[in-house]
Amino acid sequence: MATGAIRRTKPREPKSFDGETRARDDHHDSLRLWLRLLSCSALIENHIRQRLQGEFETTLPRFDLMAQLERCPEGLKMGELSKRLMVTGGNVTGITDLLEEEGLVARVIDAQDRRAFRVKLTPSGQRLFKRMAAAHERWIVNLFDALPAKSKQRLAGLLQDLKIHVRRQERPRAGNSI
Amino acid sequence: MATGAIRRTKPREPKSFDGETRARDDHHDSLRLWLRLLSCSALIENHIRQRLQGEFETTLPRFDLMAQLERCPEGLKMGELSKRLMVTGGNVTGITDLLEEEGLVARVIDAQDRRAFRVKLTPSGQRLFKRMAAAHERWIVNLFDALPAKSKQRLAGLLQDLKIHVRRQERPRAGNSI
DNA sequence: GAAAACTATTTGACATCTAAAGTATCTGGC
DNA sequence: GCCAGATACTTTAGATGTCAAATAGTTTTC
Repeated sequence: MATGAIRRTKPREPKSFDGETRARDDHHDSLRLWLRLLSCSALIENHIRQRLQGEFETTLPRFDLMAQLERCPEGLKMGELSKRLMVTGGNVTGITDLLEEEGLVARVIDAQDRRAFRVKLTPSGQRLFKRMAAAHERWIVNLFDALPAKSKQRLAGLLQDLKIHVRRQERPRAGNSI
Repeated sequence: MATGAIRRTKPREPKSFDGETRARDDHHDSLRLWLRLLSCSALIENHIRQRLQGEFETTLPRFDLMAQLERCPEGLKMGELSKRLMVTGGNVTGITDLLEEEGLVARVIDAQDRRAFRVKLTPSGQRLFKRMAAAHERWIVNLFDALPAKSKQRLAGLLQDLKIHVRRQERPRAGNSI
């Protein structure tokens, strides 16, 4: 969850401002940015996780899955959940099984495609999620409260840029090293 | 890993710019920011994870633990690793066990405190980590390449602010709801 | 219309993770 | 010295995650 740093580039002998130095600084920037991004999200994620456990005796993956369903009243197929949650299909199967046992979601047969089904929130799941979502929103708002609104907007914008660039970078091929 | 969105505030009837609207927008901002932060880090984390698996047959937690050790040649105690990696002690025990079996790290008895020991990279662990770290840095730099240097710096700064604010917000008490 | 290729989901083996309980060692106060 | 509590780590049970193989239903192709 932390992806520790590597910074071996000791900047002794500052050198004049040439391409070499520039590239190296840029590397350093990228690594530092990544580590900071990761530690921020881990910090907040852990916080939310503990709250969910402490106040609702539930977990973040369960909450996330239900959150996806809540905004799709017509239900979602397992594969769609997998893509949206950015986890593997097998994982979705497991979480859905548990939520189903708890009566919070239901697998509904899809008449069009008998391989698939739609997962939906049950009424009881909807009620519970409504409560959890309200609490979740309070926690987030409190955590982010101290950060000026302007910073939040800038940050959200920059993260959006980053996401787009990363996705673009990933597309070209799956196995291209270097 | 995704913490799905909740945005129930349909902005029908824009209302004049009063406190109500303002507060609600702010909530929306915080949530959106959080979801974006999380999806960014999940995106990149998954990428790195697959690379580590594909090219070194290892995992992110193993890499992270070794990264922490690499910059502490005198070794780290289990508890220190736990804090730095932001995971529980039991987790560190498991990963260390595996790395030890693979001969990449070693538990060294601490003469001062017989409850504890220092975990260190073995020479073989150092060699392997050096190779992995170089590749890891390339991957990160490539992923972040397209983002302008200026954006990276701004982003890193804002994330630093966020981290500080979140940590401050967390301190007050562990059990204060709302 | 049957074989081949594809797609949706589950299963199995195993690696992470957490929370809570257990074990051993250390420390401070008497 | 001795013992109560703190500290360092491990263990346990169970949830979450991956990957790869298995199952079953769909579509394509000829």
